[in-house]
Amino acid sequence: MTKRQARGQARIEQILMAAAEAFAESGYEATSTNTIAAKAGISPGSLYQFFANKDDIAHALAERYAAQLAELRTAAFEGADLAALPLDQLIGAITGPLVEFNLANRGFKALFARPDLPPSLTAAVAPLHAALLGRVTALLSARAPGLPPDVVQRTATVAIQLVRAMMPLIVAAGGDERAALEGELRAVLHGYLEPVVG
Amino acid sequence: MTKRQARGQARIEQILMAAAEAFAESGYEATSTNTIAAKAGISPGSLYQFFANKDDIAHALAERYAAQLAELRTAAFEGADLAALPLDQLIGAITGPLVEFNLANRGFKALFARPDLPPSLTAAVAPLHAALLGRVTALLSARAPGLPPDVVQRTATVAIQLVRAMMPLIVAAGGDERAALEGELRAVLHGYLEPVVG
DNA sequence: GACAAATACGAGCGGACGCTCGTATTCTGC
DNA sequence: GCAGAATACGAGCGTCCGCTCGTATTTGTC
Repeated sequence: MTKRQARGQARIEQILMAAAEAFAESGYEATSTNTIAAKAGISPGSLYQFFANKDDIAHALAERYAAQLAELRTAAFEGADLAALPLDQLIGAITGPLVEFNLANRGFKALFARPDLPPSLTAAVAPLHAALLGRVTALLSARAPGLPPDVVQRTATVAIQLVRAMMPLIVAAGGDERAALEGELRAVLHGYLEPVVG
Repeated sequence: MTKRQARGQARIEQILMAAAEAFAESGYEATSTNTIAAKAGISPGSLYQFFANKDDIAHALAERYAAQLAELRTAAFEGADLAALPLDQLIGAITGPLVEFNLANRGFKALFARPDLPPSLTAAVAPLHAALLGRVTALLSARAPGLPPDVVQRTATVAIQLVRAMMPLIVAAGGDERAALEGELRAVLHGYLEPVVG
């Protein structure tokens, strides 16, 4: 637990990268731990020197994604008054970086975009979901202070769900079609949110 | 292939019911064929008297769902001029029965709502997807005849995706919350489609 | 250089899963 | 009522998967 942080940390890095890649290609359940180890260039035994089990890998990956998303939010929104921005620009400022993130981290959707995760994984990704819901809820509350809490909660849930649903389409498409679908995502969000927080 | 249609057909019925229930509870991959057989009250060997393999069960289930959906469409829309209906009513006339269908057939979403099906299943559910896309495409074309085909196609894809994303939320909720989420689904569709085919 | 901790290996264990197969039973046609 | 087809059974085969464990190597500390 204490020493060899250089080699060890590097291995952890390799393993998480390999796992993300494998999850993106085949999904969580269809990816074997031996495949992850092979992709990371290590033996099955070595993998379990750093992770207790397969779920633990997903959990660590989800934590990493959550941290990256938090950074992304901080970087994109620092100084801007989100509650005052026109809805168009607010949506663009959020979906743009989000699409980039999903393109750069294609393993993300394997953990986040599935409606029916295996029970063992729900615990691993629950913090990620909770963090996102909290952020969107805060944003909506700031823009529409008079809204009842349960409506805010429901609206945030639906908005997140819409993004979750559209993202695989966007990521899977290429070139012009991807840009068009990004526009559709913005249109969907605008059409849904305008009457509530417009 | 010819005889014993009474017992045999009854078994097929039992198996499909059991499979739908099991898929709804645990998802496709986590459901074992022996579990399906046990739920159907038969032995593993008997199951394979009627289905070639696990995928074949999913395929048959998807076909059955497709047929039921086709019936549902016919029953709900007979005689009505969909292209002339106000958008609100059109959306309500579609989402209402669709929610009922999903409530009555909870195994449906395990085959339809997942973004990342195992490769062996994509072929099994492809006809279902194609049928739905064709129907929505036709509907949109009828309502907005001037629209370019690629826009119609993309709009239909997105609309289906929105319903797919919201349905698990609606089915999982109960009572008032379900009704509220149904309203949100209609609001989402209306906000998205109004500028295009309003 | 000695020693212990951390890292690395990979054959293989235990168990689950999809599916088979030999055999027994039930139904249908004649 | 008999022959054969359809249905039924369930132990178990082959395979893959998550994971272990005995052992070997590398690294930090003194």
